[in-house]
Amino acid sequence: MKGASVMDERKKTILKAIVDDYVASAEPVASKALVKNHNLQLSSATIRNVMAELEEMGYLEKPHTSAGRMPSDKGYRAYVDNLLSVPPISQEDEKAIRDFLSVNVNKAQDLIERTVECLSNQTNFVSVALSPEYSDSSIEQIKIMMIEPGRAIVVLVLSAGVVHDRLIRIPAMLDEQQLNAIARSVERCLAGKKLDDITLVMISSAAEGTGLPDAIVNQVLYEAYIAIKQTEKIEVYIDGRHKLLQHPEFRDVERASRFYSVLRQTQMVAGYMRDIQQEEEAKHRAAILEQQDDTAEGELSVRKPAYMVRIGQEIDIDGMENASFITTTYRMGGQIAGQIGIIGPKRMNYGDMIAQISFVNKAMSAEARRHCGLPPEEEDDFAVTSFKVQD
Amino acid sequence: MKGASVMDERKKTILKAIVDDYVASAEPVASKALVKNHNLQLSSATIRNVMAELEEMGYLEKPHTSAGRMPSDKGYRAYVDNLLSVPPISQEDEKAIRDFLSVNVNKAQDLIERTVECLSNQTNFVSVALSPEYSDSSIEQIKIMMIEPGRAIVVLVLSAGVVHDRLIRIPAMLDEQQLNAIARSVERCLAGKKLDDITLVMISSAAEGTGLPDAIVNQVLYEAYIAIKQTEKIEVYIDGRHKLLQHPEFRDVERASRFYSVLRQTQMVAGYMRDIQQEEEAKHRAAILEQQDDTAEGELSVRKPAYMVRIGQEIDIDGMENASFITTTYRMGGQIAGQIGIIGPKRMNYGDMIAQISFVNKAMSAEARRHCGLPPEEEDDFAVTSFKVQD
DNA sequence: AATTAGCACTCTAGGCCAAAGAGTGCTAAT
DNA sequence: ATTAGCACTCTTTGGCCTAGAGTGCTAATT
Repeated sequence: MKGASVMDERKKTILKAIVDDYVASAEPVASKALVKNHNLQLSSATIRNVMAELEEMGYLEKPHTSAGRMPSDKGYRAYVDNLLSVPPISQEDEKAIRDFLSVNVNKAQDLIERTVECLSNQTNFVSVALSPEYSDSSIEQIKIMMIEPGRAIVVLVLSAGVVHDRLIRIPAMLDEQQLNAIARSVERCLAGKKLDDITLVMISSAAEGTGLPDAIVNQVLYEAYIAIKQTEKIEVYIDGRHKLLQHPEFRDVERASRFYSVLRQTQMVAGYMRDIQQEEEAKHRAAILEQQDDTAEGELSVRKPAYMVRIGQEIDIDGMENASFITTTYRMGGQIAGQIGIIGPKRMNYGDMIAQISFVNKAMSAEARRHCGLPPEEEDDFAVTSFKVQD
Repeated sequence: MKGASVMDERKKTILKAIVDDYVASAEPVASKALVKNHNLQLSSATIRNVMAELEEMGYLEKPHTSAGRMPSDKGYRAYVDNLLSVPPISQEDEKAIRDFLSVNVNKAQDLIERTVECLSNQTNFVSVALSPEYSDSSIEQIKIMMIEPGRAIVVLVLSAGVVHDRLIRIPAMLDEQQLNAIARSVERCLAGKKLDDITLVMISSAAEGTGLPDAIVNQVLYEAYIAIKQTEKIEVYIDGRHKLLQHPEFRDVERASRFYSVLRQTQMVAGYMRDIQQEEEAKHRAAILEQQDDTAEGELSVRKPAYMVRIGQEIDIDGMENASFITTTYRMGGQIAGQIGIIGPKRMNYGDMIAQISFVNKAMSAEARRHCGLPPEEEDDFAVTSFKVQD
């Protein structure tokens, strides 16, 4: 009871050892096992005392009285925040990822798809990616092309060479020249505009000067508008669901089945990933403010974190209480940014997984730049700094 | 031993009853249970005798000496070929399917995607679709459009309004007008040609008369060629994997896991589906020939089967020995045709499943026609004739 | 005051056994 | 040809027991 609530150095060492062992073995960790596997210079009895204190503080739990300990959500959180060391990724993994991603892809979407697959291969967990947030990018070109009477295709070129297209219906009586006239007018009206800023009203102004009946032009404009708004829709890529079954936490079919049901709600998962990002950015801004208060020198020692972690109960999606999320933000040249992440059981090797996801992110970004013909990025932008142990 | 090898009417009735019961319960069927659930006017002892004969003939098997019987692959085959009755689909299902498919889709691919989802919802099994075989359709239009220096988009319009596009790289020094010249030449050269007939040599002839250096034009032509060949690649859509876990045969995680591994080899699954189709068509041709020999009148009483079934060991994909395939061919206006199908455990309600898949097929075709603005198809093309019982 | 040895206590996992029950196969009777 | 009856087989379930892994506590040690 006495000093039970202080987290000293020894407790940290032991907590870390327990998490590491538990992650490796999937079995509750016993005091003796700790003595054997880590040279802690302590007897199992002492360890037991420490473990009891850690349990009281909420970092550990026991499945039943006479079993070893396993980390609680709080335990994992402490581990990730303070005890974790992110190892360098192995040469082989580095090569595997680079090779996997450097097949020639046709468009941005293909690269994302491939990245998701890569990430789940590397981690053996479910991997998710969100298509970039395009609202901030601007239209470089917008073309409307006749396919046959009544149908046309809208091709949208965004900054960084991202291309989207969509079939639309147009009034059947429009001929190719008339459509081209409208198309030119639309392009004149929208080129350079940010996607997010484009409104139906704005696009309607393109109707002027085409010399065609308003009703007809407006139908085309409306369809074009839909096509534009469509590209803003965030798409969710997901892969590696089958890998979950390899892990002992999904030995129970019921459980796996329920988890898959949750994963099918891709929009919800996507929404949650974006929430995480928002939260994390808010936290970051707060940290900067505090820093400025503390030291007036204004040196930015508060780094934007390279990755985000959510553990168990922290995830407020029903049915994900036993999972963990690791996500990170990727960039594809300039401001265009989306997210990739993995979802697995709480018991995962956070250090390795963070290393993997970080490197995949880096490799993907490099690949995207290569694909656009841009020069490789300067180093360090994606370097992962390992956290120092602190209390 | 005596008359053990003749399949009489009574044996058929009992075999059918056993399959029906086993499909419903997933438990080996006992003689007493048969007496209770079907009024066969026979005692359980007699049934036991018949069951023993059916087992000897290979239609049934027992998990162990003192257990009820379950159908063997051969038993299922006999059931599907001779004993099956395909029930009409329920009003609710009909409405559910129609509603699910009649959301407005943008392009052919979207409809296929939606169909796969629909089919797996309806059946609770894995559902697969192959994109149509386009080799036989011809190019109505081919456009090449500049996106930015060095990049362009190829838009291919096939018969029945199917549109495909693909980004390509072009020599950076080509300006828009030059590209347009090449594009027009390509269109002139390829319009109306069947996809399958188009060769690299043929497309090369489009280089003449553009007045541009051969090396440059050829690069564009080659990319266009790739774009064309790309559309011929059969794409595989798959959905409902998570549904498998609901079925008792996948209670064992190991087994489910292995099955998922097989399903990931989509190209193999697709290849197999096409093989089935080939086989079935060959069989059909043979049947017609035989018919012509028999009756010189030439009435075509040999119907092209509306669906194809492969059971257990019949499937020669490693790891699919315990599954069954039901597939069928869909048409999207004219010759364009692909396949949809379901994959589930051998123990499935073949009658219902065939009814579902047939109706989904019909609804999808109707939707495709509606989408293209074509009139609804005449009835009966997709009507499913139930097989008569025969030996 | 912190650590540790020692021991009693708890809980699980696995093995074993017995009993119940579900089914069949066979024989003899109808 | 059918069926009643019965012996026999095999699985399933529950109970019981033991071995073993682990803890928590107390008393001894440093």
